[in-house]
Amino acid sequence: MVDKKVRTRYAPSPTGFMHIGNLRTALYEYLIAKSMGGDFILRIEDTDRERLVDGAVDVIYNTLKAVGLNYDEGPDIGGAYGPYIQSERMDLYKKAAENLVREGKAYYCFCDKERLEALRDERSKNEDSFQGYDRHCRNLPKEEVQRLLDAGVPYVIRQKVPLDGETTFQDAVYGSITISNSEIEDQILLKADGYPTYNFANVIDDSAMNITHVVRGSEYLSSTPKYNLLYDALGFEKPVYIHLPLIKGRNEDGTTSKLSKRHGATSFDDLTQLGYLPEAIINYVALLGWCPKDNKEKFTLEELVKAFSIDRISKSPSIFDYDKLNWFNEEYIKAMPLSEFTQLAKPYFKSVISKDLDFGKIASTLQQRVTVLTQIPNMVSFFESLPDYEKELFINKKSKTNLENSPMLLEKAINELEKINDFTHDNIYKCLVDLASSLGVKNGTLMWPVRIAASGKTVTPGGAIEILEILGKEESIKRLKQGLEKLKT
RNA sequence: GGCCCGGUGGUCAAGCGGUUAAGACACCGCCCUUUCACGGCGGUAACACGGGUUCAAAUCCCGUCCGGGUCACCA
Repeated sequence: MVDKKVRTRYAPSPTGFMHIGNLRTALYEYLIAKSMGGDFILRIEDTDRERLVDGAVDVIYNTLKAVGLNYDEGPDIGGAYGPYIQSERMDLYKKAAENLVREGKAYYCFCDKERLEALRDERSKNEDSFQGYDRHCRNLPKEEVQRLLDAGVPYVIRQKVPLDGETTFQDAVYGSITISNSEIEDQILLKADGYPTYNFANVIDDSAMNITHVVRGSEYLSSTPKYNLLYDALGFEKPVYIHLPLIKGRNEDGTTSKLSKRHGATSFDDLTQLGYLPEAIINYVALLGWCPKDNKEKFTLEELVKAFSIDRISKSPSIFDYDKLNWFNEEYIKAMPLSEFTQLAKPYFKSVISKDLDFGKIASTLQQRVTVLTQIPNMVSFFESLPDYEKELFINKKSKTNLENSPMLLEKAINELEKINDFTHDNIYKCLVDLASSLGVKNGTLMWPVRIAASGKTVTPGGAIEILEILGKEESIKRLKQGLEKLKT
């Protein structure tokens, strides 16, 4: 067989949000294609008319754009295999299904939902037997079928699945998997509303679009034999299957299950709104189920493309770990240029600071301490206004400060600070360090009360000097005096 | 329940018959220090269990147990 150009596709249904598991699938599809010089295609699977959501397609476009997963073909950019939206390919499915009926590989089924439900109820009583459709319409006489058709009775088209034997498929990750055909029901190809089922549309489109590698979560593992049966019935060449290990979340009771909304923020938008960077999310998610030869952890998308290989995809599921994501986010924040971080942080600054302060300086005190962007307002709001605080904050054992020495320390500091004309970092530093040594105390002993008075908080981004500089001389002195007053009461 | 898949520290994971069983996150301790961080150094902690095969098993085979997935006119 001649080597075909690798083509993978990301085929989401427009639900309105990009689940982390789907994002990971899209990422791997992109990486598989790009690492082998292939094309990555976007196809929208909107065959469930009851679940259509306005604007959902835009969420998909925006997310892929935000993380840099640029597709070579898609609904909005076109391509040689369009259209790329399933609802615009309807004739294809119907024709294919009717062909199968004509060839005796599929049949019309007139069973209504009530009957199927009753069947299901009945089945749930004896649990060990096959649970699928009872094939009631599989051998309906031709005349009867025609009569029902003519009468306009709603129908679906189901595939005639072999009654015995077994179906085997090869998976690039999980190896060879065999399932008995008796486990497979006569699956519906075309729904009563004329739309194809997911499985059917998938096979038709993947084939029509020359998709070479089908990549998806391992929850599809047990339905893959159905796909092969379909490929065989249709006479299509089968793709390479690549099933990805599940991403799980931890439940409240300690068990784990497929990552879902009950586990908290699990969509790309959730995460970015919490202040996670797209690069950090992609980097973290890339490592959920795949590991490079050299165990490197920090990757740009381009580096991932170079390092990726299918044979290093893992079989076992992984748990989504916010601690590790946090670490990645910190790393990306620390690594970016200060100017860039300042820009990112600015909206968060502005949400709590109306004064004309030097955001660049504030950002520089913050950059090494931020985990997620949304922490920023709480960390910097004291610059805007001094919070209420208890005078006990002045007590700190390690710095050797207490209610007795703090007033003196503060008073001296105020006196010296007032002498500074040019209120810069270096001048403030020299001033306070000199004062500490002339008082014969450790730097920390002097800095602690100054910082407390300036910020009203025990933990601050930056130390006393940085805070004073940002606050400016006037505001600094004012706050230190307020602290002194507080200590006297 | 049937079928399918998986099982190395709390988490992500390396490992492909011989290792003192890596590394990262988290956690703990120490150092640095104008708080907290950052950074540096160090530490606790794992092959689910039982049988084989083999001179040798985390690695191969079988069973058990545990976990997950899937059984729709949803994708």
